[in-house]
Parts: sequence; C-alpha cells; structure tokens
Amino acid sequence: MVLAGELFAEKGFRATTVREIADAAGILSGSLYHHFDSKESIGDEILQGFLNDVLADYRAAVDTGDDPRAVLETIVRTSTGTLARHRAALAMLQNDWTYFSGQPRFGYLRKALQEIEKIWITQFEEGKRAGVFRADLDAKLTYRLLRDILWIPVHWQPGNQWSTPQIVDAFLSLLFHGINEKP
Amino acid sequence: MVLAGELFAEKGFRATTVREIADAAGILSGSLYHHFDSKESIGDEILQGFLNDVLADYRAAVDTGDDPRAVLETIVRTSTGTLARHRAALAMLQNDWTYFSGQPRFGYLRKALQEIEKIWITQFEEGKRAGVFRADLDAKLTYRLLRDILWIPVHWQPGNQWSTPQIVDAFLSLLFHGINEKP
DNA sequence: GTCTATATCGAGATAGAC
DNA sequence: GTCTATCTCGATATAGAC
Repeated sequence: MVLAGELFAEKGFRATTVREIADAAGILSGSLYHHFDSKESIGDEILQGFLNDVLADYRAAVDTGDDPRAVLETIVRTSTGTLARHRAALAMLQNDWTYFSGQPRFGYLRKALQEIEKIWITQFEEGKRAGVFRADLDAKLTYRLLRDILWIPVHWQPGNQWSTPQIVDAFLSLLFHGINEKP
Repeated sequence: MVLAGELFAEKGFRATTVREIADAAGILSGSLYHHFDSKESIGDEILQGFLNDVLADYRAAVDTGDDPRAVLETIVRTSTGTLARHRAALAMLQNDWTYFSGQPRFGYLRKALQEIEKIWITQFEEGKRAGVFRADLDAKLTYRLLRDILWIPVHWQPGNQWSTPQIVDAFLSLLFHGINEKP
C-alpha cells in the first residue's frame, strides 16, 4: 500500500490513523480490513520490501569482487537510488525505530542492519590493510556515521531542491576528499 | 522535567504517555497537572532550553571573528557538547519534527534552524572566496548534510561505545580530509 | 502536592447488511 | 469490496477530597 507508506513517512507510523489511510484510499476505515488484517501488517509489508532491495544492492556490490573503494562507491551509488525509491519505508525506519525494533515480528530489521554493518566494516578493514584508507580510521564508528549520513537525504522533502545524483556526488566527494581545497 | 525528556527521547513524544511520565516521577498522572498544564508544555520547555543553548554556541563562534575553517571547527566542538547535554531534546526534534513544526506554538523551532543555516552558509561562502574550501561546494546542500550529520550521534544510545570527543574527531577529520590516506 | 474518580475523546478493530 | 454501526481500550485532562 503505497498510499499508506507516504502517510507513515510524513506523519510517523503511530501518528497515522487507519482512518487517514482509508481517506487517502477513498474508502472508509472499516473497509481497509478487507485488504489488511492490521495496521502493523501494512507497515510490515512496506519494511520488508525495502530491506530486501537494499540488501540485494549490498550483496551485489560485494560480489563484484572489486577493491574496497570501488565496492563502497558502488554501494553508495546503487543503494541511494533504492533508498530514494523506498523513501517512505526509510523514514518509517528512522522515525519509529524503537517502536518496530522492539517487536519480535520485526526482528528481521535488526538482522538486516547487522549484515549491512558487517559489509561496511569488512571493506574498511580491507582498504586499511591495502593502504588506501587512513590507518587511524575507526571502522565501526565511521560506518555508523556514514550509514546514517546516507540515510539523511531521503528524509528530506520529496521533489525538493536537489536531485539524487547531486546528493550522491556531494556525499562521495565529502567521503573521499572532505571539504578542503586540494593543497 | 528531565525525566520526561528521557522518555520522549526514547519512545518519541507522542508515544510517551503522561502516565509513564508520572510513573517515572513516582506520582500519579493526575498529579502531574499540578506542575504542568499540558503535555505539550513539558515538550515546549525542553525544546526552548535546548535551542537557546545551541544558538548561543553558534553566535559565540561567529563573534570570535576567526577565519571560516576555525569558526566551523569551533561550532562543531562547542555545539557537540551542547547537543550531548540536550540529547533528549534533539531526539525529540528529529523524531517528532513534523508534529512540532506544524504547530504555531513551536514556531521558534523554524526560526532557530534558519539562523543556524545562515551561519553555516555564510562561512562556506567566505571560505570559498578565500580559496580554502573547494570552489565547487554547494553551500546549501553541504550545510544540510553536515547539520544532519552532526545531529546523528546524539541519537545513538546514551553511554555507549564512543565518547563525545571521539565522535567529534571522527567527524572533523571526515569533514576536512575524507577517508582517504594522504597521497 | 498528591490522591481518587471520572469526563471526553479518538484510536484500532469487528460484525453483518448490501 | 465497501458500507453502517459499534465495541473496546487507552489517551489527555479535570474536579474536588485530603
């Protein structure tokens, strides 16, 4: 239910009522329960589709067998598009993380994030060994920063000032060069 | 009410009930209304204190009259401490932004963020003119990324793996150098 | 300043007619 | 597949005794 997703993203999962979802769909709230057995089922469907797609991006990037810098760049470039397509799902994840992650039903959320974390850290460590990344990089801390950074723009208003490629380029140049002019 | 703030940060403003707040305070929900006239008043008090402190940091950094790079570093270093002290308030702002910013009562939130934005952009532009920042930097886009990045760690669990100085250093070195080993 | 008790409202969900 | 009608619950907030 893509309509529901937009509402969840805009107002938060808990703050969105089934009546609002039904309104957006042009039916009454009771009729919604012919399509879904609960509000949480709607959220579940949205989140699962999102995480499956993101994980596919990460796995594909690793499977190229490229060097760490190229793998990370591939991850950033492909997953950014996926994140943009699943804007609503990501916003739900960020806004209502404590709510979802606390429920057994949504246990796959934690698992997916753990797999993503492992991929980033592995690439960092390999890059450090190869001498292409700074040796003093704290892999886990840097991962947490970067992952959350990647997730930021999707939270911004849809159809706003910057295109997805623009944002990706800004992020990548920040990632690899910082904001300084070259010496 | 610092107890309420912790709950708001952990569960979200709307998801936190006045009964939970009262429980944490060791009284019954009805008794809370002797101290506050509404749940929103509690949120209001927390958010105002936070934004006043952050704005003070930003203004002080600008008032040093230092060069852009130094001003930005001062902002990052001082405001990070302030953000950490107001962890709960910042989490509220991030989680329930659409809720708060939609209400006239919380109009000062938008105003404060506009002032912060103007300061970042001014420093970027000055640094670009002076040739110390990359000329191709999109000031507004970079600001949005960096502001949100600065706000990320505060969202992490309290008392966790990394100390505030550690996080600040990771952020600053990312900001000025990226993750690459020097050529 | 905290209690008991309660008013009022809006939420998610259900049953059965059409 | 959508409707009307309704149940049940938990939320914010209030009134007044102690």
